[in-house]
Amino acid sequence: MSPTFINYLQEKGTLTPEDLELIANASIAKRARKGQYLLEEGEVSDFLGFVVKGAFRLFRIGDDRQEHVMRFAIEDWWISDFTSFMSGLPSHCYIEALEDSEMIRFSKKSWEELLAASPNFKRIIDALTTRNFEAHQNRIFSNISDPAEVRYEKFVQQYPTLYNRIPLYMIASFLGLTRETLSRVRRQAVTK
Amino acid sequence: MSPTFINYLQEKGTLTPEDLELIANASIAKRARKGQYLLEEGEVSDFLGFVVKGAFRLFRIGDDRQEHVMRFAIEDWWISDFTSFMSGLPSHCYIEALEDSEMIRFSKKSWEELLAASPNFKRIIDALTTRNFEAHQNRIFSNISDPAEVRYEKFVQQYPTLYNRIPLYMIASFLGLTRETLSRVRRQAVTK
DNA sequence: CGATTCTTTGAAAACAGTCAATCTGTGTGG
DNA sequence: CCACACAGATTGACTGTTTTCAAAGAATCG
Repeated sequence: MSPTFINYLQEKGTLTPEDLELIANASIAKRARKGQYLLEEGEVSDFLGFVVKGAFRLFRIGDDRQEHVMRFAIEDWWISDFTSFMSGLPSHCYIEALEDSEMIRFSKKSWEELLAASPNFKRIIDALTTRNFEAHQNRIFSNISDPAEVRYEKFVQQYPTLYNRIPLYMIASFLGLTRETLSRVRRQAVTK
Repeated sequence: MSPTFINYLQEKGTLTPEDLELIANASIAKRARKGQYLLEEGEVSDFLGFVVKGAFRLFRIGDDRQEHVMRFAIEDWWISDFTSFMSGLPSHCYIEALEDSEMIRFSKKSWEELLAASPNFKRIIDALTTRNFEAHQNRIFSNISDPAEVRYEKFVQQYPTLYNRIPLYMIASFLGLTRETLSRVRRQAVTK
């Protein structure tokens, strides 16, 4: 199993050799080329992926027929349409590799078996789920309370590793802005 | 235990008389007067509440020193700052009763014991958690992709029981608009 | 009825979006 | 090594939307 993943897991909690064995057996390594789609609208998101290397975006097409980025994922992040993964219903989302990437994948079945078999692993995942919930709350709060400039500043602060790696027009989309507006917002921020 | 709550639970899943007994023992009924605060910024949200009667709002103060509504709850909804409840850390939120209300409350301790003791109840809660996650995703998506008018229309469609019961300025706040803008958006919608 | 709270309206200013053009950097093939 | 193509970023002029501030109208409650 990838050392990146093992390091990650051991930072997040305590796992026995048996836990690691169970995790290794439940997962498969996968590669994706830049530009490749791992999920398209209408399909069921039947996997949960941990990013070992590379970058992904999860986006949805709006009523305006535009792509809107819901989430990014780089090394040490998880990626999936969790909603579709949980429900087993078709997804509204696309997942695209933004770079040549490597991930560790869990099918729904093996994921559920793993959580049942390894309480230690489950504890780690529950903690992540809580933090993820908090992140969503904060994003909603920022969306309804902060002007564009502040949203951008907070994004840079929160994800310093993303902002020099992801095209700005995708960041704009994530923030709910056009590329042009983000460009102008950035200029303001520099000159003052 | 309140018949509202029992009906709600039995609609959501199957529970044995023993489950209901456990639930009854884990909870306490509480009343709140209109205007009363159940949680203020800096306190730990040490309870999880099911609304039997009445209405609540959960809001946060933004950098602009304004109140921003994160969530409403009326009959058959749950209310808490889940983030603070889960983490045990001080909350950034306020919870205010918008009407004279009744709720059923679980302390963190009894909540965790209940989930461990009743797998049937846990199943119900897990399903709710999933739906809640999905609702958050949709709200974020709407925030970044829909113009004000569409956000309002979707809100009315999704929560028809809320919009003639909650003051419009709070709905505006929930949607990330000023009261004036919502007022104008509504007039547009009527005349066209 | 009077007080309070909520909603609407108007006019001006700030902000964000659109469209079209230009600029910058990167990588490819001749 | 250069020229070109391409993707991404920026700029300008214009339009449209949202906020702000101030005032006036409803609605509700004691």
